[in-house]
Amino acid sequence: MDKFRQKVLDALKKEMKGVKVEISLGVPPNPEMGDYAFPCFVLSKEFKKSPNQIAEELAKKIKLNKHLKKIEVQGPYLNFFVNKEELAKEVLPAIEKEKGNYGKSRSRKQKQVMVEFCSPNTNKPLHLGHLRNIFLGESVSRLLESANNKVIRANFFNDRGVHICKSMYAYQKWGKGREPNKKPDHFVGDWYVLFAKKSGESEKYEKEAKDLLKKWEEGDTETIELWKKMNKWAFDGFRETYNALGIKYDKEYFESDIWMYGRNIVVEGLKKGILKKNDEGAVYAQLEEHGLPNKILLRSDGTTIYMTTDLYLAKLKFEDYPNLSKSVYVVASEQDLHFKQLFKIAELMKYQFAKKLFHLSYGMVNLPEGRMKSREGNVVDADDLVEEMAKLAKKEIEQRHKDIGKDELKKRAEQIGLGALKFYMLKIDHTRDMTYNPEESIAFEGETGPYVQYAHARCCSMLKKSPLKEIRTVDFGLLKHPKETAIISLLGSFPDVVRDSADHQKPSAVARYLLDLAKSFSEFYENCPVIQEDKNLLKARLLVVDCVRQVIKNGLELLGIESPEVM
RNA sequence: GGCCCUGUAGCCUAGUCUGGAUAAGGCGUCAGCCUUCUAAGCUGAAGAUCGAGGGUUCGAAUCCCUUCAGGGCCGCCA
Repeated sequence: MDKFRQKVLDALKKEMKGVKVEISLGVPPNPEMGDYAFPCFVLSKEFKKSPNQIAEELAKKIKLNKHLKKIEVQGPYLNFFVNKEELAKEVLPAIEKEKGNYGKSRSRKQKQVMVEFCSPNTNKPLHLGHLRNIFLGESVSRLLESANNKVIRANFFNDRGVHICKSMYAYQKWGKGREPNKKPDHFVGDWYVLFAKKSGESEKYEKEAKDLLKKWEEGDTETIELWKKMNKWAFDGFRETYNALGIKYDKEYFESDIWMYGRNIVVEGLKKGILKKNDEGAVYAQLEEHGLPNKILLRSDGTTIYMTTDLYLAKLKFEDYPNLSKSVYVVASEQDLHFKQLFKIAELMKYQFAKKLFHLSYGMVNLPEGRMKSREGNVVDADDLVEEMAKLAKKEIEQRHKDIGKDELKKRAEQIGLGALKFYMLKIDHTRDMTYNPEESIAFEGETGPYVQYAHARCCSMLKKSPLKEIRTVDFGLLKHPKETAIISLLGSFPDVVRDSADHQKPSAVARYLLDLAKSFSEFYENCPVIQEDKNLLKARLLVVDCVRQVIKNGLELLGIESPEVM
């Protein structure tokens, strides 16, 4: 909690011992009314007086100090004004000192956390839904790092199963021998879509794809070779996309490596008496008494299902990383029940790690015309979208800068285009479903990534143009314009925002904060000339500008977004 | 049928966990601001019975109940 809020609380507490004031201390609706507000209603019963009267009396009793400048009574509210000069003296040098670390907390011991995200099927390219997943997973990883966690970014490739065999089957039957003539994961996806189209024509296709899976499981050489070849295409394509998005994984898991070990869990569960066999011989977990539907873990033909593999993987992660304090799964909300069941079974199995499992559920991404269906091909492709964004950004840049070099143009276009896309998806609370709006997603104005990046670029530009390069001594008392004090308060609250955002694994809180800060800065920019004659004011304002620059950069970094210095 | 999630201006969202003053932004619309630090910006106007009904409370967008609407899930699929 920030120091000034604490000072106000201390002053309040002194006057009334034993009354809980922490939760009631809020912020007035309008900065002119003060920095903190205490509503006196709660004290009414205790003191048997009207709230207004209590406010009046408290205002007289509470002593002002260095941090607390003024107290005003407005009806039942007690409004506190902090000393803005002290605030600036506190906040701005701290940012200058901590630089890229401002906002991070290092108070407690470092812990190890795994974040699994993206986890694609290898039969089709990544789409919009994956983008939301990836942006969320990466940003949450960074937030956890800011809270002094060592994060292991993990990816789990669903690289075996009937769905994979469908692309294989279609390629084998209708595309034999062809080599990719486009990004290889897209090439693989085309065969999957073709299979979906053709499967309506004849029932035997579905059956033959299943036969292919059987051959794969039996280790048929030709099938395995085909699988290897097509999977490599898919992986090559994915890596290209991850590179473009700036994502790196520390650990990769492959379903094809572990699917056969799920059986061990079933054996163990039966032995422990936790899993049961039904009349047909299938093994299931009895979850009904825990308010969940029962879950089959082994089919009556003896084969495992997805849940079995997932259970094994959950365990494997803690074998690979025995010190994990938390294992996070970034997976869409349509699998909420799956994870409730998974975690419950792990608990019933008495796995020590069961309580360390956490499903970071996020809302579905729908298209204006409805749900995305990759089988039908109505998906927004991730690569296409990223490329489109860069193209649009390029156009904008070219309008502003005629003489820009080709490489610089490309780099900046990617920073801005990708920044816009990431911000568009991260500013919305991740738990909510969202409808992808093509027009809003490509906007560079309003509540967008480029809006925030632009504020940063303007800061950089001013710092470059400034006649003074060094800011040593600053008269903080000069920073008294309402636009200045508003920014300084915001800058001071950044560490609280980051901590809160990390605690709740909620990048949207950082995104919202950045919009507030960028807006506050833009207003300051219009009202307070920075580069000017008065050297003292110049220095003071330059310091504010540099702090805004630093905090925007730190904030965007947490979202995985770059901060170009020129736009 | 059961369980879960979501309803806030024409549209998109914040605020809901932890109740507090006149419900906050953006898009779009209308009216302004570039001979001065980057107009990807700023200023102003219009626009909301916070899905509906009840309850708790000095006080409800926020908590509780009912109800309507939309979405998701409930497979020996992943």
